Amino acid sequence: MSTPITPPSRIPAARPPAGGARVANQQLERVATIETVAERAGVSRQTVSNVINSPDRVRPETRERVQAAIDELRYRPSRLGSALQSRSTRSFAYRCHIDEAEENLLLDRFLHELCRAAALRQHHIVLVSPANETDEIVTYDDMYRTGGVDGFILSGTYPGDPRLDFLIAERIPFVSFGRNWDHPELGGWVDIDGAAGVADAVQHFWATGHRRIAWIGGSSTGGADNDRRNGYHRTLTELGGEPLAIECSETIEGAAEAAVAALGVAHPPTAFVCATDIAAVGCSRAAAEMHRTVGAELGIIGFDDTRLALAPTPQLSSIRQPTAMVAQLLIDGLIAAVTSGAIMAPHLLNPTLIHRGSS
Amino acid sequence: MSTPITPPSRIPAARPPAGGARVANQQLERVATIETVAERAGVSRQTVSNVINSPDRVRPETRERVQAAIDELRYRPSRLGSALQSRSTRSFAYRCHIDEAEENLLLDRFLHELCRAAALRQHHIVLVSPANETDEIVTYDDMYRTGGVDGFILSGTYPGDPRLDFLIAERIPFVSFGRNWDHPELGGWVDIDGAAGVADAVQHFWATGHRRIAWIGGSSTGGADNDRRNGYHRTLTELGGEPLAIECSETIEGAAEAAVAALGVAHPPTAFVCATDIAAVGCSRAAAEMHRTVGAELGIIGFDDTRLALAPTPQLSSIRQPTAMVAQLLIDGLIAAVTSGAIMAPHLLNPTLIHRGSS
DNA sequence: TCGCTTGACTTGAACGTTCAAACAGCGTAC
DNA sequence: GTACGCTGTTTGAACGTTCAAGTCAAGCGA
Repeated sequence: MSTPITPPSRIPAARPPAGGARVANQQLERVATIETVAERAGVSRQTVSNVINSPDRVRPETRERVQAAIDELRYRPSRLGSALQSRSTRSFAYRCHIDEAEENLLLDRFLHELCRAAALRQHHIVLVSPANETDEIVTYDDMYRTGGVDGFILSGTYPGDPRLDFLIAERIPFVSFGRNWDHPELGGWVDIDGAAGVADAVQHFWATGHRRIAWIGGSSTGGADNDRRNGYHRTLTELGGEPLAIECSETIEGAAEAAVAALGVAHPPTAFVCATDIAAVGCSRAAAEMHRTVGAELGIIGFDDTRLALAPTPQLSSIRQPTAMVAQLLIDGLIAAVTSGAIMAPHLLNPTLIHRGSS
Repeated sequence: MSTPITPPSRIPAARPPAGGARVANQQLERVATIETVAERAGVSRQTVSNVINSPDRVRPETRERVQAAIDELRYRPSRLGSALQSRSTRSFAYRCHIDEAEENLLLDRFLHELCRAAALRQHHIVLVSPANETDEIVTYDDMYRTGGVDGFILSGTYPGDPRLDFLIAERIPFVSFGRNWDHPELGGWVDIDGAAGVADAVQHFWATGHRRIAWIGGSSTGGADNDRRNGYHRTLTELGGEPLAIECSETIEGAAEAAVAALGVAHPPTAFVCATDIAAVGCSRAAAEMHRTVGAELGIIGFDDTRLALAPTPQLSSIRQPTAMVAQLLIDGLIAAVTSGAIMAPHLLNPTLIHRGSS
């Protein structure tokens, strides 16, 4: 049998520009489709599809011929076509928010890790940026319903978080960086054991002789902040110390003021365990103002190990979150949720205390 | 005519789970499609489509009936369906890279603005994270060919940037934050006039009596770094001052060391104009080490106005880029490129000098 | 020789849209 | 009374893929 070339049943006729089509790219060069490849290789679409998706179903000889056609035409299967058919876009949405001071500092790092982890699994991250919280839920619903994404990655959850309730009620696949505070047993989350991280910090200070160890951070009563503060209280109490929690606003300025005030009293603290690096930098500034030597005289440990911790002299010790691991677990968990409906087991990861000049 | 309810011609039979389908959501509730709505309203698909896309073509009476069906069924048109048909996903890719120290600090802010600007135009931002540069081009090609995105947003361009050549050669729509250094006249970019920003800084120092004004920054010979450094040289020379450019590595540490050395000589500089906030923080640290009072005794102006500038005491003045405007121009330009093939005119925006305690 | 199985491949249909062409109904002009 | 145009609506086809079912020839045991 000579090479069987099925005659082109219909000639695609290179549609005119059309509504919002790619005008810049549209001059007749019409990108190769599975059909083009099939014609070139003298087989049917499905065989081409098989060569790509289940090569073992195709005779080696044919496979080779098809592969040659694929290479020749630089064919790449259209994500859209398969998405429509499989009802999965292989992409997840993540909210890009920079309003809350605390979380932002980690945003770029986390986003990068998320992106890498997704890429490893052939998925993409799509950003959303709803203005406010109700808007956020509406946006999620919209994105999911319009088929834009297969699922959602949340971060910065807190007790009573309406997003979790909504997504669960609507049976929309999601995972969160931050536990489900109300029902941790439901799973579907990865979080950092903030309390454990803070416990490390407190124990370190205690072991190096500090007896007046203060906590400084925001007044937030829910979520990660509270978890960290609780870790402080518990650990210090267990060691026999007397807790001193200082409240401040979530800015360097605010923390500095609060720390200056704290250092001005009789028996001032000799060490600060901070809710964030922002607060830590504030403490560092307060130390300068009150003429204390950071490190030897006054201990400071921040949280999140952002670039901010490197700014002061000496550089600040900080508690680092294993973001890469978090990202990987989240992506894997979300893929599982989408494909099999399985909700991932909860993961509580330990952060690491990075020692620098301030502790 | 009584309400015409066309009998459901075929019952969709709720396909079994299938390959990668949404198992979690798949129990018979099958999301509404345009066909469902059409049946419910007793009209054809196209009429529903018209109600959504060109309502003026539909009789008000019918329109109302269709709208009711849409609301009732909570119908949202599938992005996938229309993307396949219109060949446009209404999404753009942006590279999420955090390797280069300089650019990162702006990443989250810029990304957020980009995301907002895109949302205003009903578009989405998809992240990509190629490992290296050749990989980046391959990834772009891949994403475009597989129909994942309509175009690309680059940042951090430099002379000889292979990405620009590639995208132009392949006629792939893109815009860049950062000019096309080799052929600025080609357009398709928005950039900050770094030289002008630095000129402001130099002039400010000169006007306030400084005569030994140093430049400190990386040794990079291309792109934005060079532009900023040239602005320094030109302005200072014009004013009659003697340029002193200090090279340092792109870390706080490196800048601090270099600044300390510079301050140690006879007739040391009294002001630092810095290529980045990182360098500026380094200078601030050097000042502390060499016992100079930042502000009164030693001027410092950073670049990018990142959070880092707020860390030292006093807070550092910095040159702020109008990222929101950049993002908006880029998105509009890219949409134009995709829809009409038009390449946007180049935009060179002026940054703003933000005065704080250090100048 | 027949029926059954297996392997390799093809065809039909569906996923959810929208463009283009067709069509029905009605009013107006010749 | 036919021709024409206008308005509102429907139908066919296409976008690029994959699942499910079909075809077809070869191999094999009875």
